[in-house]
Amino acid sequence: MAVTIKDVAKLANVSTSTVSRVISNNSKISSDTKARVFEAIKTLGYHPNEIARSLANNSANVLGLILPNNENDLFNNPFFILLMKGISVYAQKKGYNIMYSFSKDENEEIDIIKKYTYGKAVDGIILLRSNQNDKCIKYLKEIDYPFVVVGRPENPENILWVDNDNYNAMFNVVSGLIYNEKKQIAFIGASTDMNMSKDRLAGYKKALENHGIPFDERLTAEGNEFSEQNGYELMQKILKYKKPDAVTATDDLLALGAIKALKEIYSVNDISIVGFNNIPQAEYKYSRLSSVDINSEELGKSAAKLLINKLLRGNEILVNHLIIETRFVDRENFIT
Amino acid sequence: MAVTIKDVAKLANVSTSTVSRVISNNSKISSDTKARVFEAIKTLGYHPNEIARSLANNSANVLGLILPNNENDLFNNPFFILLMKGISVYAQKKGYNIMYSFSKDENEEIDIIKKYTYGKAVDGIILLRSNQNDKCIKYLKEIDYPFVVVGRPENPENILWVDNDNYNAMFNVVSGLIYNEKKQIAFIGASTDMNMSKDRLAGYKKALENHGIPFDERLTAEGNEFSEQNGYELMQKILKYKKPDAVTATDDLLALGAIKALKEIYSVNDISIVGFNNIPQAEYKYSRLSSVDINSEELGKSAAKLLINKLLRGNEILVNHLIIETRFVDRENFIT
DNA sequence: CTGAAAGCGCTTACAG
DNA sequence: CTGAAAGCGCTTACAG
Repeated sequence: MAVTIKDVAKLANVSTSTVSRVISNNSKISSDTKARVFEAIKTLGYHPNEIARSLANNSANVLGLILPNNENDLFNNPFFILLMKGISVYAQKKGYNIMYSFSKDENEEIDIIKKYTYGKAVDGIILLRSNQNDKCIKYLKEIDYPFVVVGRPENPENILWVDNDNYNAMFNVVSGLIYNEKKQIAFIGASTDMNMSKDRLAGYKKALENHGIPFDERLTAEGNEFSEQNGYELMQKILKYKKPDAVTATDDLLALGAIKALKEIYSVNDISIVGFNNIPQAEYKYSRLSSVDINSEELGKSAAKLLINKLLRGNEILVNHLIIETRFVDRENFIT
Repeated sequence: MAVTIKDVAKLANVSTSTVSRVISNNSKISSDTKARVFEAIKTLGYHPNEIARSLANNSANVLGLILPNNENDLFNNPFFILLMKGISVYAQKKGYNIMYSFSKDENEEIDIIKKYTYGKAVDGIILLRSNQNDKCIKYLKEIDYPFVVVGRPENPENILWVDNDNYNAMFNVVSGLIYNEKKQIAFIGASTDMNMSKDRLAGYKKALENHGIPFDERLTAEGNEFSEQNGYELMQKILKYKKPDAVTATDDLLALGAIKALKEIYSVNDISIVGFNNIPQAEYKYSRLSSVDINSEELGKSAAKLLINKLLRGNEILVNHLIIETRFVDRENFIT
């Protein structure tokens, strides 16, 4: 029904091999035949069947995206859709399509990965988060399927990954606060099983240490999810101990919850608050919520780049991870 | 390298035809052979190659998603990611994978559709928005490729689509406001070339008419994009004429901009404000911003359902569109 | 530079 | 109920 390579071959009076070579443009073909083939292609309106190509080439030219199941901020945070955009735009340019899947828990994630990899529906996988003891990473390493992780994995050896420099980003935030005479700087985190959380906490501690401020565990609190409710509760816990003069949170939703808790007791005008991700809500509830923009779109682009690079060059890849710049969005002019 | 149907056939001592039949489970096979085949499958760890199946079946089992290029709220509004979730979860259950693409303008959208359809990479297309004079719809109708539109298209004949009842949703909002003694109800809209906008405006007018309130065009303003800035400017325009006692906006971002403009002049405590989409920011800036939740996830699910139904049953489909319920989120208790 | 042939890994009409 | 064979639409090693 649809026009195939045979029709083109017949019309151009060549073999299908020749047509194929003209299409893939990787063999010497006389300019004469080439012209004839192109003309036939044009008059017939021929377009190669991608599926047949995939089968013959043993490569789908598709990357598979696993959306994490447990992300409270999946729908409140432009992070993921920006990631997806960065991935898609780059992949498209390189001739890859993107498949994605939502899953409701880790087991379903594995199931989807299996579906993708068993059936060879995708050439490689992009994981959008890495957890401690990440089962998906473990599985993908086991079956030795190409994949890349957004977020530095626990054991980054021989794994492709992209991430921000979370340690330094938080280090800089806290250093800035200290520079502005803040002494009682609270830290609110979540998902302690993510490297991101650990790195940010480490950066926080290091900045204190560098300025001779003793680390006070009671000024820190960590919960399990990136939600406003969680931030609210964690802040309340800290407030039972004392009032901080600045609050850093590893996510804007946490920061917004913290602000809510603070406001119930204090005027927050003298408390600096800094979150991460620069979500749209950060501008609203409390106009002075500064935030670290993690450049999600670039993270996505870089993830796609690393993975495609690997698919094209196999094991002679030069670089196996990329660190993406963050950008401090200062809504308080607190660094003067 | 990978284990194929041949290996299974050999081990089970049957033909590949038989293995294939066992897998697809649509022919009578003696339970004896079936058992032998399953055992071979298990011991070999066999998984059918999806690409080969696709080629033989002439169907990719993939749906293609075209993300609209001109959406200001693509990244500020959970609408799209919720749509994508609804689509993915349903499609997965039915054995379809999802491909998506971002594009930077309408021409690129067409290019992507061409890429998807020419190469048979997808069995059907899901458009996430419909515009007046929509080129994508026009093109897909021309080439007669299966597709479904989220948002009622201009000429819905012979097109699959899902949408909310925008007319009634706005009708109900305005009726509620009138019931609460509001008389000067402003209307702020954007993207007048979308049916959604027209329907909401029509619902607004009808509610006024039903209650004997004359339609005053100077209380309405329409711009071109769903952005806060746009809402701000449109509200200012209306305010030059008079102060309304209620404002309806076709999008929460517009509503937030309107609130900003209002606040510059008035205390807004006596002005009811209602937007659409129930974005997370709606809760923040102005805690009394009520909003109509359009149930994006269900929209996505239904879109996938219609399209897959069409792919499976061809032209004997029973229903070619679905209307998804909206839900009024009343943050002001204005309907008592 | 070009073609005939085999192959990618499945499915299915046909025959038995 | 089962198998041999042709076919889905490409690619590519081999031979010339």
